[in-house]
Amino acid sequence: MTGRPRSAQADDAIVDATLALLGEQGFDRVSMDAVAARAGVARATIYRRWPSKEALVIDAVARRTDPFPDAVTGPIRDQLVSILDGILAVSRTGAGRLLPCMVGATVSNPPLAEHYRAQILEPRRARMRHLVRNAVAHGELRRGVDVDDAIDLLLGALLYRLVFAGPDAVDDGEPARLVDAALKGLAPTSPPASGS
Amino acid sequence: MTGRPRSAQADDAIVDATLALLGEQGFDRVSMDAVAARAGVARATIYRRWPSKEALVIDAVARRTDPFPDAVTGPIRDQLVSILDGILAVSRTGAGRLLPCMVGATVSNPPLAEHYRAQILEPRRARMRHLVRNAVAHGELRRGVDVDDAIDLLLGALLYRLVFAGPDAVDDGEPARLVDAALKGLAPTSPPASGS
DNA sequence: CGCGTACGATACGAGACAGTCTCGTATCGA
DNA sequence: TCGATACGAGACTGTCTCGTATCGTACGCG
Repeated sequence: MTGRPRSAQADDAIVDATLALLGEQGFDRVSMDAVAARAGVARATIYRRWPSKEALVIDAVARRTDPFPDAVTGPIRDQLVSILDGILAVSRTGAGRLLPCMVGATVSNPPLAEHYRAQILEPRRARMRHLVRNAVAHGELRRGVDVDDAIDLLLGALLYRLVFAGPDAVDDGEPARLVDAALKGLAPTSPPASGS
Repeated sequence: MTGRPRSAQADDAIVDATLALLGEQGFDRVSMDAVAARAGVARATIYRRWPSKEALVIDAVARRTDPFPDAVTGPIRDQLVSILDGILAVSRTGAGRLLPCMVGATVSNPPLAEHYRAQILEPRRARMRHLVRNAVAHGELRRGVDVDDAIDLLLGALLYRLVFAGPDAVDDGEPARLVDAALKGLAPTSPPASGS
């Protein structure tokens, strides 16, 4: 027969607790005991749903990934700023420390990190790659720039600072400043910006 | 009396083993047993020299940090490429995975990460800041660029790729390409055909 | 030579953790 | 109402780790 159905609320609580603790302490320091305690459930309840700690973490990350903040139209400059703003906003939520946690996992738990890269990071990168390619085709970005170089330039700076200085050390204007710096370049004889 | 002196060779072996394992597995997964085994010493020999695992790791990192690859003269472009080349070279040695390991430590072990940032990263950044400031003063870099933004732009891109793709996924020409892209900027060299 | 210390080996205590299991209770569907 | 299942609580096993302690031995210095 059917019996008592599983509590969807417990599912949510477990996933939330898992992500929160991940961001606070990292994979190796999160215990199933701690997850259960924060979620307000018994350990057995977790193991009834996921076979192992690894499986729980992977699934939790996959579930709570925000959908693309998508399809801003307008000048490429504004689109890029919007994307970086989105990243900054996410970093300031509880899940903010998840990225450095996964960077650490590239060392301590490569399969987990690879899963994160392939499932979470890569789709977003692909979207951005598409965006940059389009901008190049429309003459909004300089020809001859490697698409991946451009993306790394734009993302790397923000992420580097976020990871090492923390979200609170990055002010709201940072994304715009970085995008403008990347577009205009650091050299003195800057190319004519559109309109000038 | 003097007695038997401590073996300096053991010191080296322990520090080397510590750094190697750190880069391979991360702080939390390195056990004193493993360090002792790889160094070919007994655990007691380690504890005779360092009071704890934390102390060992901190000291090991401090000891084996390469001196600045210093004072390249010439155009700022070449100096920057040289610096990024140096970073890439270090990343390909055994200590290469130490950086992502420390990024992970910002989550799982903040004091350790902060020590790394302050003692290892910050001096190098200060050196680079000085370099950039000079270049701006000499008109080699555009005025009005925030110095830290410029540094993050240059370093972030390389580190981002190194961390997530691994040192082997970055080819030798990457530093030069990134520096050139950052200097020249991503914007087109002629005004875009707006509205197209 | 021989004293004093470092050394390797190994045992040990304390505690954390993953994962399993059992118990009695709560809650659904039929 | 009743059967079936989920649930919280917690005991339990086996493993791992840090850090300490205790051996007998190796080795340098006076």
